[in-house]
Amino acid sequence: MTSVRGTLSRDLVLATALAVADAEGLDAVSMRSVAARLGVQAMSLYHHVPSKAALVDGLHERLLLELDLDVAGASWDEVLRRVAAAFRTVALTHPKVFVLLATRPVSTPAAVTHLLPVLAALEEAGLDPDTVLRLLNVFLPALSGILVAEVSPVPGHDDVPEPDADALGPALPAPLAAAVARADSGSYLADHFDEAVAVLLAGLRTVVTPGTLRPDGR
Amino acid sequence: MTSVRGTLSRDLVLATALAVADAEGLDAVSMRSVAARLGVQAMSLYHHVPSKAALVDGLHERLLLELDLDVAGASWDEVLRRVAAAFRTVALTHPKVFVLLATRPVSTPAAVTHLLPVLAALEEAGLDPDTVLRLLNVFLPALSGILVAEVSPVPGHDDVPEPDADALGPALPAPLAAAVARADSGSYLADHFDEAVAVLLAGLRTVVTPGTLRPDGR
DNA sequence: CACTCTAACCTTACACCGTAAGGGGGCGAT
DNA sequence: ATCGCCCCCTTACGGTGTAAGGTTAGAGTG
Repeated sequence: MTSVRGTLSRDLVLATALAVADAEGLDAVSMRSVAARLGVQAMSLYHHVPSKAALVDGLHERLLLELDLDVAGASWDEVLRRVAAAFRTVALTHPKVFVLLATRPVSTPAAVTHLLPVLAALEEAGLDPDTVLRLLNVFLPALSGILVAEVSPVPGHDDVPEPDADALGPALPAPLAAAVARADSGSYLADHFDEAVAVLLAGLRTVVTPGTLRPDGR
Repeated sequence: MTSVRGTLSRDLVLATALAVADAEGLDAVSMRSVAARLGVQAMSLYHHVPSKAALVDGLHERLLLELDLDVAGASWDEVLRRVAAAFRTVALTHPKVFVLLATRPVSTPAAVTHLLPVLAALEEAGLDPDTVLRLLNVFLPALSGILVAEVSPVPGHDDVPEPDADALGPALPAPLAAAVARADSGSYLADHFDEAVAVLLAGLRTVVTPGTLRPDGR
């Protein structure tokens, strides 16, 4: 049997792990499952990745790298709209992995590096550095939370269709119950993503006032 | 040795699991660790909880139950402010477990049950059912995302203090770097929670217009 | 009281997990 | 040619969730 010696690499290992996660969920990512998909033994991965935790860190990094941030030259709210679109694309491409982006801080120096174009664009749009961070520290976590709610599959237990409907407390008023049913069915959250982003931007406009613009007026 | 036969219960099992999770993190919650803390064998837990997944579901449920939602009679934005405060209290009480609230959907019928007082209060404040849900489907995920960013500990790898600073791309402009350092240090996010909630409410005000009030005007 | 039935608890076992330790083989440098 | 290094493999250990079945305490019934 011809060996694959030399064809392995950190990049290939991470790509394979991402494929496993996309196909079978984050929990299915194990050293053995990733190695098997590469036709290799589990321990071989340790020559390219120091630990399982580092492998998951690598998945996180790959998601950040996949963000298609084309934001140069736009106004600050247009920048944020494009960031939202980029995050959403990643979330829809990797629904079972996106939770990594939402669970880990984005303000970490390493993560900030991947968002440099965004920081630069916001500064270029005239915001002073403190405002840039205040904006992002509200916008990115909120956006992540909204996307997690949209793409996170109801985990595991696909059964348990109805918990006895009205056996667990006062029933909902009829109109509310109807609205809940509507909201639960299908693509309610998906349809309202643009509205959610608009809400966030409207709120942030109260933070971006003339007083927060950079003193040099560039 | 006197047996504890009969003293076990689903509630006690869940409370113990929550204690383990608070003390040592969600990953430390295993059938064996929870059982050990109860002076019992792992398999005994299966008489009160059908599986590990159900045990984690139970933790999620307990967090929802711990929400102290005193919202009756308030205006819609005051209701949301109190909801935010209640979520934050839970997040600060269980920082290592809160991610469960953010990762699992709140629009599930079972979860909605725990939020009934909120739904009722928002209706009482004059919002029609559809607006109530549009509001909550933006507000709760965004709030959860913000709180996760605040309380989620940088996971595991406490080492790796600096990733070589400037070896990984163009350096930040000096003022931005300074602002990042400020944002990273300590309680930046904590100090800005109230502002973040205010931003969300300001944004939502664009959704709550006279046209969204209930037709009967009650 | 004696009996039985049942639920709660324990023991054992299996397949999987992350990874520590060390063996062997192919390849570039000397 | 041979040395040394890097890559991949094998084996093994203690952990995980849980299926299967044995044991015992305590309540219900005569």
